[in-house]
Amino acid sequence: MATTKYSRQRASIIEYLKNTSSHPTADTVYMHVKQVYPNISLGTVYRNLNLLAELGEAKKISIPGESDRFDGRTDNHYHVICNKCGCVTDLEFPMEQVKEVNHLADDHYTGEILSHETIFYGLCPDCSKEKNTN
Amino acid sequence: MATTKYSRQRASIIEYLKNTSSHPTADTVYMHVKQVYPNISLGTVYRNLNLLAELGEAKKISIPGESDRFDGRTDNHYHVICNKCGCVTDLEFPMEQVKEVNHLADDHYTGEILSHETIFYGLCPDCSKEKNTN
DNA sequence: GTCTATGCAAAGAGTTTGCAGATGT
DNA sequence: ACATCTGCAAACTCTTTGCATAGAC
Repeated sequence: MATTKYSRQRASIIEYLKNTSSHPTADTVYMHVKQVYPNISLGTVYRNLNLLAELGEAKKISIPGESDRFDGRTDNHYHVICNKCGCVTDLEFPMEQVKEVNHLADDHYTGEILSHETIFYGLCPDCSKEKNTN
Repeated sequence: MATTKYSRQRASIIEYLKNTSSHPTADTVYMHVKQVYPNISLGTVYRNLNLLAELGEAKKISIPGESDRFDGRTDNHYHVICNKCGCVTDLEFPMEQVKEVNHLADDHYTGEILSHETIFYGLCPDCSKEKNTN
């Protein structure tokens, strides 16, 4: 396999990803890194985000009807899309219960269930709070 | 709201969707309906599939990295993508357990969980059988 | 020096949309 | 008659890719 060489652009992308919990799109990453390296191109951002996802240093988050988002957190966790503000937040979920979902599904399936991807929808902490104080 | 009028193209799309469990893409629907109405355009297929989804007569299925698929079944159920052959199959899941997943998630979340979308991955019945007989 | 990474711009895939004419009620 | 629907093609969004050059090792 190809060896990977250092690049300041990639380093900047990683740094940004690791320091935000905003689950940015490629374009958002682009706009941020552009402030440090004004010449960076969107193509480079995409190439690096995909590379980082392959290397396991980032995760690509697919959300129906939206462009992909990227997450610097690589441990197993779910995401919640806020129905009101659209933000993406993390949801911690014990590993055993994740497996439990697979087993539960397997019980109802003729084939074999190995994994799953889930997106939750609801209200983020802020919008939820707001709702209850109005 | 706009009233909807009959069209033979839409009728044909519905009929095809209701009689297949292949979870076709818009393009697949297009190719099938084209055999009955050779002049139908892909735009019309997309317009109708989206309309049917809005009307609740079909469901749009988002699969990461693939084009959207459409399902004539509108009752609550999950989908399984086969890691081997790529097919999409149905997974029946008791309604209470679906809610249970939301509650489980809600227990670990500061905001409010209302629903979720899940795609399972594994081996479809056929590929699973094949694997065990080899 | 060699191989990877970049910037740019063009191409791709999937999907939506504007328009003039056909069709349903 | 009038509103909706269609076919066509153009446009759009998001993402990937080819190529020549710059940069890492």
